[in-house]
Amino acid sequence: MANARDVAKAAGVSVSTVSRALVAPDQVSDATRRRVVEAAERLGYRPNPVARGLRLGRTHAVGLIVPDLENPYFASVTKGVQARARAEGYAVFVADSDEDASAEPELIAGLAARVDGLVLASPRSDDAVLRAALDGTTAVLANRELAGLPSITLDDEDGVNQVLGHLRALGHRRVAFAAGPASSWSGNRRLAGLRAAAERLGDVELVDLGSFRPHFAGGFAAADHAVASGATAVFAFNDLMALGILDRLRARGVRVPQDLSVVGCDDVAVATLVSPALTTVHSPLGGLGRRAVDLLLARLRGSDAEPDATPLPVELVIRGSTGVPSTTRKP
Amino acid sequence: MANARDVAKAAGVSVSTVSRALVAPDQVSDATRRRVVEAAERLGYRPNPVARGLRLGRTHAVGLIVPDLENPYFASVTKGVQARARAEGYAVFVADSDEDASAEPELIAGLAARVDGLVLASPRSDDAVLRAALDGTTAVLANRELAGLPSITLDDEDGVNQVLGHLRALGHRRVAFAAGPASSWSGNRRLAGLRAAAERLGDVELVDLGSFRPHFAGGFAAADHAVASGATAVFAFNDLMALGILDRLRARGVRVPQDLSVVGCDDVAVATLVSPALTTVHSPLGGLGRRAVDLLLARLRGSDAEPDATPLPVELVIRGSTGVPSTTRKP
DNA sequence: TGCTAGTCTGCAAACGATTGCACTCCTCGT
DNA sequence: ACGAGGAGTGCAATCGTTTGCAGACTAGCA
Repeated sequence: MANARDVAKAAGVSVSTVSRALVAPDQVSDATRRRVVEAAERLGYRPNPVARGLRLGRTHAVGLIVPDLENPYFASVTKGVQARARAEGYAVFVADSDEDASAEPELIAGLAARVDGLVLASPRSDDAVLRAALDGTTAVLANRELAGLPSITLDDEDGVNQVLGHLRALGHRRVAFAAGPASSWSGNRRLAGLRAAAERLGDVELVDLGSFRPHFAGGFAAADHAVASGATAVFAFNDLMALGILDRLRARGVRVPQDLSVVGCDDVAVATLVSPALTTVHSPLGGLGRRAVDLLLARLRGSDAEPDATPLPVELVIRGSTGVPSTTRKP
Repeated sequence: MANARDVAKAAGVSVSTVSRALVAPDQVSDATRRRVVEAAERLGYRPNPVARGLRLGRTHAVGLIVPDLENPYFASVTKGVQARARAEGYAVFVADSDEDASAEPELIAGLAARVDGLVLASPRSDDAVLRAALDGTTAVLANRELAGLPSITLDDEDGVNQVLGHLRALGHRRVAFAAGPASSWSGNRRLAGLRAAAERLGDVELVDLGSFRPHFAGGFAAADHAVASGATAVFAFNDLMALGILDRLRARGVRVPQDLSVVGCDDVAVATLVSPALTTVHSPLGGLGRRAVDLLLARLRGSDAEPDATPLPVELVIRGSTGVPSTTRKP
């Protein structure tokens, strides 16, 4: 409410002195500074961030664009982004694209002038579209790589290797993959990683079940495909789909893990609460969000030392939804 | 990037004319307007919202403060707020208090000057603290009432009546309530509603298990209390706790619903995926967020007709976690 | 032809902060 | 005693818009 002029009047100084007393205390005499600070305190003065933003060209705000806030994956990323940004004195705009790639350019444009920089979590747009939309902005990608843009990712490749290794060790030789949105960069990378890993192992056959919506409902559909595929294990794009698969399999009377092992990805909180508990790739999602902010702020500050941007380690957590396939025991 | 001056130069007019051509097209001649619009188009000009905000005193942004973004309850509210705000041309700041009431005043103050209005979802602060913190701001409360402030709530009273009625009809005569944060207004209101309902029914005894953290972990603890209480049914503050209770009961070998019925609140997505599926009070959380924004924007626009602010209806969804208590069948 | 009314446009002042520059004092050194 | 330099302060410009006011020009009317 109170502005710098009010404080100036109360302290008997000029507006400039008020500003300096607060941002560059060593440029004003002790006596004056005390008077200003006291007046500011008394009036509850806070520099207006909008005005400051206009003058400085820095709003001290960042924007975050996510595909779906209700997806616990992005809820966690958002929480991480929010926490780190706040700790650094930045406010956070959040925009939800509703998994609609075509909405992203507009969201970016709408936020660009309001913020110092953007964090894009798992953007769904094409490379070219994304690049064009981000032209002229400072942005960091989370869970996506795009040449020329800073990004922070998870070590998906290691994750899929752990999954395939685990399943193979249990005796699985035919493993299905239920992919998420075709526009998911990490999903495609995981599929490629799985193919490479299967190739390398030599004795594991990979079945691509196709693309499903990254929610429970997508899992329901995927479950039927998985059963029909003859695979003894199914690896889902994310935990939500994996939970949907578990639910559908239970409804169909398919036993997990005896008849079909199920592996998720992300390790969202509910993964432990279903029965059997879900084997999944634990991913540091809050950390992903925090690191994205670190990277962004480093850019904004023009730091010489770019913070570490290597993929974040993930870890397979083995729970009850994976086991030895009953078919291998038959012979 | 391009500003009004660039456009003015390109169109051969003054900055004022550029502004008018875009915001008050009828005040400028057709020919000029076309030139300006064309130039703006060509340069990709978008009025800078920060500068506009400073001049107009309206930022076209709203702030949302929630206790925990990772809680699916607030994720849904946030999604609703975001969607409605965006549809109305408002950007959304999101701040997460981490269930820490003492952080709320600071979050409010930090956002106040950046936004036109605030939505506070389930704020945890005391009435007096909250009132002081919101002094001078335009705010709407979601899931909390405070005299003098507009608010939008769920029909908790009806919800608890439905729950208690359902349990009583099944034969339960001793029902436990596992409360959430003591600072939760809706939690306290539910407890009061339960007490009143129990009183009214006359033959149902209510056991207050105390206050737990509104997460899975809180449910683990509550489960043991519930078993010890001798109740045949337990009603949890929210679904997360209820899921925690289910998990803990399974681990202890307590059968649901034969030995203990469990009821949640909110109907978050995962409630259907556990086994047994959770009986819970379905709450329109996205709608809560959207209505909060409607209410806020109505205030900001000084509409004469205040939008409907009656509590949103909730509905008990009966699934597998409630049933006839085995104890009543013994005699 | 002159006057009025109306249309269109530009100037300049806001909005609230920050900051380069200039000015006024002091102090200190010679 | 005088000049240099430094400390402390204020003036005014600036960021990018919007908008009241006034000027310029046109058209219409008598």
